Amino acid sequence: MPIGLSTDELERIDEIVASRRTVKRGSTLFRNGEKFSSLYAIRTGFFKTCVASEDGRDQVTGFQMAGEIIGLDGIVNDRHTCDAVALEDAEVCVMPFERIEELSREVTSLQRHMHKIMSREIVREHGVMLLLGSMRAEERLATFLLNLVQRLHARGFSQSELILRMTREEIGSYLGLKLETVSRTFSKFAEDGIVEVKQRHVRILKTEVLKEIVNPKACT
Amino acid sequence: MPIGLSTDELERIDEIVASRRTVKRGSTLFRNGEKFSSLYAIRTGFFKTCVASEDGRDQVTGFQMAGEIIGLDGIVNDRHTCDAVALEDAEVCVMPFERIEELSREVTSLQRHMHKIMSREIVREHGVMLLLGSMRAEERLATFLLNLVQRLHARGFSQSELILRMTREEIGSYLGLKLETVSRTFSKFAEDGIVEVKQRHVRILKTEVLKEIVNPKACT
DNA sequence: CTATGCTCTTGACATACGTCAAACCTGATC
DNA sequence: GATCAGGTTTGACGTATGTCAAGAGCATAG
Repeated sequence: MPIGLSTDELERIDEIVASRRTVKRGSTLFRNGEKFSSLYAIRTGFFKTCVASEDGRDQVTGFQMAGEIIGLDGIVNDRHTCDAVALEDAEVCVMPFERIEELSREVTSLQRHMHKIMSREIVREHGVMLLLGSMRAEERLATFLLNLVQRLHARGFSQSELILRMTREEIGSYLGLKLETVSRTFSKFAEDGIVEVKQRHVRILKTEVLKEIVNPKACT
Repeated sequence: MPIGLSTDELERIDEIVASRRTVKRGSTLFRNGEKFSSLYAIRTGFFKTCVASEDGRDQVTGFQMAGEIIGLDGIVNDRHTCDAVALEDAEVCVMPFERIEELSREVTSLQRHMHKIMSREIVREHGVMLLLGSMRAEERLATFLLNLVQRLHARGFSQSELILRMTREEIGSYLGLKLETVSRTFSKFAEDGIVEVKQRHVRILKTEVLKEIVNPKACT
């Protein structure tokens, strides 16, 4: 399922997949503290990952969809350090990490691929840090929406219409905002005619305006 | 230099290091957009890494000290996606990534080590996301100070005294705060007798209180 | 030693977002 | 089809942090 692999490489990847596992909506693929043994490639469904501070606050660190890999956090200490929760019924490929390491010693392209996946995650998180550290609510939500449709579009879905699989609270946690602020910002966008929002169904009417909100026009 | 390697492994690592490079205070080791070719192990000195949004805001994504690795962001697109700036005169080991990949196909422990380093960075960033997404100014600064001394202590420095190598503005950028807020929060800590602050020289008087600020007492 | 320029501190004031609370929607359950 | 719970929206109000501005402390260069 990972994108951007040749047929040859895909065959090799098949060797890695030990089994498949289905995860019901609302249940966890793995939890903070659990022994790490495998990475998971999402075949279908939608996940969130979240970390918790000791005093109970928690922070959604990402939303993952088909073709993406989860579990990388577990490698460093042989234990998972976050929870992965299915936001809709899902199916994943279980890829024992030992097998990945073994095979990536032989298959250069797989080794390279692994490195890129981890590096990509690091770069993605840099982007989230920029968002959390310096953007205002509207910019955060616009960034979030554009990122979601872009990823969905890469999977063959609409460029302008999407169904949110997560609650306002989860969006808020990811974006460092309270759920009320997320809701108000959606309403603001709707008033301005930028999007149509009906519960979790969102239609983007003016992609350009969203992009401008994210990236305020250079003052030419 | 990386911590936690056996002598045997260290010898292998030596094979990786192509050269050393010194970086003067204020100049960059690499910049956003530059071709990626090597990872760098810091021998001496202190760095910051930062990303910039297209409209010029920027965000410090981390501070790195001796023994830490920088450059991982460049792997995914063969170009660096952030700037690495020396905050004091520094020396790094240049480790061509091709050579790392080659050798880690042969040396299992090196392969494992690489994976852990990348995973550790991912987990660290999760922590920063939690900080940026849900903590108040005092909690952020307390977390920052505790993290810094802890890392310095692991390198043989004092548990209670440190010299900041970065400006208030850089701390603020990292913590998602304005420099005035950082300054005020330092002053607050000083008034409360938690730390002594004299410009960039900081002495921690009450580690316990800092820890409590980070992790408000469970209500027992 | 003096000048120059950063960095840092502090105050007064502004504001974006959080908090609290009520009411509304929608889909699930009996 | 009525009831219920979880999710969402909206309003009124509070506050942590940002903004703007002035001045003080230090370091570097001459």
